[in-house]
Amino acid sequence: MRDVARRARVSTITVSRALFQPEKVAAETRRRVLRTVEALGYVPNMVAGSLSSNRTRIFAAIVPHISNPVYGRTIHALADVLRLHNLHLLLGNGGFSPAEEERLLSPFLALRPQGVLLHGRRHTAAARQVLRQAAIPIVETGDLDGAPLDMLVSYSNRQAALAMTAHLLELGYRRIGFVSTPIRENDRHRRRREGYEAALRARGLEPEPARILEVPFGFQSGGSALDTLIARDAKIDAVFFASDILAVGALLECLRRRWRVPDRIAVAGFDDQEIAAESLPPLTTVRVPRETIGRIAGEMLVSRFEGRAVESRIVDVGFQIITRQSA
Amino acid sequence: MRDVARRARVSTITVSRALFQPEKVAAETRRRVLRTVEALGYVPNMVAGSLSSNRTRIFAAIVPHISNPVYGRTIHALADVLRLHNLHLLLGNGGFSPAEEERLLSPFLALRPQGVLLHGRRHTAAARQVLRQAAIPIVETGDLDGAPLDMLVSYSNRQAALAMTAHLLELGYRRIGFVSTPIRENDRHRRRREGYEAALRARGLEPEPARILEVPFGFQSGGSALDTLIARDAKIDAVFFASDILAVGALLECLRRRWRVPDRIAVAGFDDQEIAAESLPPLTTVRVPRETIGRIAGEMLVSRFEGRAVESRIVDVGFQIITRQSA
DNA sequence: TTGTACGCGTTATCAG
DNA sequence: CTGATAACGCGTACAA
Repeated sequence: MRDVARRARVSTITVSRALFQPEKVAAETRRRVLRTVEALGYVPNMVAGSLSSNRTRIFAAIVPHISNPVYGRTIHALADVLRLHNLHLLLGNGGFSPAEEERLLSPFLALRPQGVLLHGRRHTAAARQVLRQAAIPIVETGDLDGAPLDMLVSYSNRQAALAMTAHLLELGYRRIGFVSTPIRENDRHRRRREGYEAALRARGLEPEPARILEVPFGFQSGGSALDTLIARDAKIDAVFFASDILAVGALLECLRRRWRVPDRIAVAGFDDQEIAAESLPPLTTVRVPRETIGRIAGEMLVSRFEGRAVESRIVDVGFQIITRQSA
Repeated sequence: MRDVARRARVSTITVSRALFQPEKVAAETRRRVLRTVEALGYVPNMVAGSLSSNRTRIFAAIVPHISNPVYGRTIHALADVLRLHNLHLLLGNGGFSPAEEERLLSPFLALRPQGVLLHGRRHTAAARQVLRQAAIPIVETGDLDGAPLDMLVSYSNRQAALAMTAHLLELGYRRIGFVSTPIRENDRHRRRREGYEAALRARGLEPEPARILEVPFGFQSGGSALDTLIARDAKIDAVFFASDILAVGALLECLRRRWRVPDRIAVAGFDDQEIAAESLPPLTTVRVPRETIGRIAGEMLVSRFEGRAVESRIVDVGFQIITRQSA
């Protein structure tokens, strides 16, 4: 920057202003400076700028798995919003464990991000502590229930699962199974199970442990989960899967067995991933607006970064029951 | 840090050393300092550290779509390797366009990342320029052909597609179609098409324009691509799709039409995504070790960061033809 | 093993 | 509209 200043015969502060607060510099001076910047191929050092201004342009996000498109969609939208404001995104794989999240947090905060997005609502005491000390905007996502650390953008897993289960009951299914990944590791799936159970109880039905299953994530798991449930109760008439991936695995298993869906057994999923509309038969599922979550989270973080307050600290993005042919 | 130093009755530099070069501090002193750090909930300011040492702990990656699991898997592995060394990953959505990549690059470099991963081999002249000036390690991924800017970790799209096409020819298919996304926007798909054409020519067959198609990305596209190809040439006996997603879309279309695969028509894909093993019938495809690419790229970047040279600047991670029942 | 003095490249502050 | 000066919080280099 000194070189640029010398060549343009101005002070360094003028170079800085020409680049970042152009309206504060005379047009003529600005042009001369910018031309020099161009000529020298100068790229500002934001590290120095950040130290001086005590403001980085970095935000951080911790999600369970970057490679899972469910989170990928949110992160993608978030990164896009940030980029519009020339802000950057630091990414961390948090796994599904609050302990892992905690381990990521301090190194992240050492970089002085101006805001954090956390997927998941469970955090260790230590994590809460360092976040409080950092005193930066926080957006949590993943579930709507419970008081947020700061801001919250999500839908209610419980309500969504309740609505889908009620929908299945409405269609006349009575022996409805529920399959999720282990709820000990995934509190979103736990909430969905709670919603499922609440819907049954609201209809005077008691949830049957034999119809509830926890399996690993994956297409295969969905197929074998169906096997297991049928073996336990041959008369099961519908299965609600806490993930489309599991549900599609089950549909594929039905295709292999030449079972008619939904006549022999109805299947419902959760997420409305791309494959859901394309499976055979197309999958009845719960749609959650993942991009919207990322976009709104980004907008909230940007608002706070720019010194504005957000209208509401809690945003319910809702969900939709997507009725297709599998139930 | 000053507060910590005072409370522990040492100088700031001792605090710094206790945190980052523990072996240089007496065990007793170290313990005292670390206890104080804990007590005060002190989180070091890496921004200041970076400025002083002229070294950040940040790396950057620009990939076409974060939400596409194909890139997600690579990024995930990369982030994991970096994290082992307490290094961080900055992420950008580059789209499929070199121009977009260029626009992302300067703001990224302003943050002084110590290395960059770029997916894709096409870069604008300006992008090459700023990268050269930045003088940091660069890993390109996406395709093996052509001279890299610096380091390169990939497989050959051309060779992989050639091998798959040769495999189909070997199986006796002669009227083989090829479907990709628009090759103008996606040079990986262009390379795959080149490989397809080369394999045909090697067998004395001239590629038929009528059997080659460019379509948007998505399951739907795969299905309608199949329609189109059949309409153009009812005797087509196999279709090689440049992506599993397209291929699975085609398989679903076959299921709907009750066409037997591969008897009526054979289908092959590319990527070996999770769905490939689970489709009906399971999909013959090309497996590319996405995690390995991310891991090796990460290891190369870390090596260079730590001042070691890499053994080889170009790493061919290879590919595998996965033979399942669709061809 | 520990400490002192200085500088990293930028921006905030205040003055002109 | 432009500039001088002093910080920002740490690590490097050197010294003790």
